[in-house]
Amino acid sequence: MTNVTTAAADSTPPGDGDAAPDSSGPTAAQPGTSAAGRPRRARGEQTRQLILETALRLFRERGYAETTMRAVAKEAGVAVGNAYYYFDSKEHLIQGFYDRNQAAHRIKAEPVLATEKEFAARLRGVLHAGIDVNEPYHSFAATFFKTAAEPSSPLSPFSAESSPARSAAITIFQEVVDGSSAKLDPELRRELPELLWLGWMGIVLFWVYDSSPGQRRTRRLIDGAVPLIDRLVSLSRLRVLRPALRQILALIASVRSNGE
Amino acid sequence: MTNVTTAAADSTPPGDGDAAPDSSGPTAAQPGTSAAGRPRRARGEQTRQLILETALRLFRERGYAETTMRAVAKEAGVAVGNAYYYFDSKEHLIQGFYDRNQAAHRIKAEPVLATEKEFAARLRGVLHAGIDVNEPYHSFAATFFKTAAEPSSPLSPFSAESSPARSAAITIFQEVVDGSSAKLDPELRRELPELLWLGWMGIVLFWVYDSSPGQRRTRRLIDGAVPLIDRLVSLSRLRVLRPALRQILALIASVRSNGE
DNA sequence: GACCGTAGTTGAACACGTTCAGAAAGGTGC
DNA sequence: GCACCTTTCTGAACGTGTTCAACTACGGTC
Repeated sequence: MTNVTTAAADSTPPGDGDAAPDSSGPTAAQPGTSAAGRPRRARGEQTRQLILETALRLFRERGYAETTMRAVAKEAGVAVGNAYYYFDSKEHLIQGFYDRNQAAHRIKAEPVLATEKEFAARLRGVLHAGIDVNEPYHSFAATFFKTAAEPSSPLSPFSAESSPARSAAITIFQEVVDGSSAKLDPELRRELPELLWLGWMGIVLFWVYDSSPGQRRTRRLIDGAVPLIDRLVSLSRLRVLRPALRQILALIASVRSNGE
Repeated sequence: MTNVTTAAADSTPPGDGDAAPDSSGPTAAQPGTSAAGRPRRARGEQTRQLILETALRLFRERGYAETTMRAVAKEAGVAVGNAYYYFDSKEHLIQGFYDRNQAAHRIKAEPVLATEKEFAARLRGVLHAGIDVNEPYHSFAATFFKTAAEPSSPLSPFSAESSPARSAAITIFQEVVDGSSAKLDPELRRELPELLWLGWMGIVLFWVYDSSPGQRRTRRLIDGAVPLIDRLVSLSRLRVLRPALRQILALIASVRSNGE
């Protein structure tokens, strides 16, 4: 059958993501996935990659909505049902895109984090790197975003399923803060990575909606917002602003607690 | 073209809701009640309202995804195609929900705006009113949000089609600012309504994702954020913050210009 | 080799959103 | 009454995402 000569793994990033999708659905567990280890057979893994590659290629070529599952299956040389054996839904194919770009962002941000010392420069570099990585997918990312926006969707950046990818992303901003020479309020320092990630989500949101040529407005937003954040972060140690800062941190803590 | 707005008396006079007493049969259209000749389009408008009412009811009862167009049509006693005669798509039915809640928000906010004078109290009242109005639809609003999140969708709060609804919403915050006793930087005063609306969008986003019982976290977010905003707005006249404020306003202006 | 269990695979079938060619319904001018 | 038009309405039909019972391939056991 589908002789897949290509070496397995292809360009598969090390992370591989996909932490046990296991849809907690009504019926029994998914075949092939075992809790801890990954006893997936080589053959299956190969097919899985083939389907994912094909799907992402078609998404890029035709767009998400215009790519049918039948087309993906046909192009990959398998039956429709086979795609559903490996991916719970069409949306789940997007998770591959998600993970891949996450890894690419990290890689692209690495040089900046290694060389720059100033907070503003580090942040700016990381943000632009993120846009760089996503740029080729702008038109398709809009649809992707639509899908991810549903809170109940496992693709939501806030969902439990995305938790690994989310912490990975936050880690980048952790490094932005940790490696920087900026002096700031210790409590703020603790919260800052997550806040920056939240800001990043906002920028992505803006970017998705940005229809200016080359998404220049998003670039301008970054260039304008970074010195601003830098300034505000510096001001955080100012006496007049102390109470306000405390207030913000208290609000975050309060809102975060799911309970009473 | 599609222009679905029909500002006509959307407020749903209680009696009207209808039920069309004789409508046991599917067709049964009541002819023009000889005496009081209705205006020409009356019949169509009636059907339109009937379909919208039915759809929103079913959305509330079963959820958006679980409500099929066939079910809406059957429940309303019309053919599927008829629903598509009045609404371009299933998503467009949501626009009715959108407009209605917009109006309800305004009405609910009215008393607060009429009595309160302090900025913080006005803002807090308006925000809570907005949540109050949307509360019954929380579970369904999640799906609604997913749909609206697609930038190309006419339902997006940033789309051209939503422009009227958007300005209506911004107007509310305009009143929050205008009627308040707060003293603030004149330039900021000019921009504040739109910024507050943007903040409101953020709160709605948070609310959509808020799975705490009764969405208490969103309430807490409002209660915590309002005094914070109030304080920051007051501080806007402080000398140290002047440059930062100017920077923010310049950034907004820069990002806003779509062009070069 | 024969048997069996499971990973892998198939494609018809289902329910859905949407479309479309046309049938009613109702008005207007003669 | 009749012809003609627009508005309103119909339901079969299309393409889609998704499901499912059944089939195949293959590794292990006796």
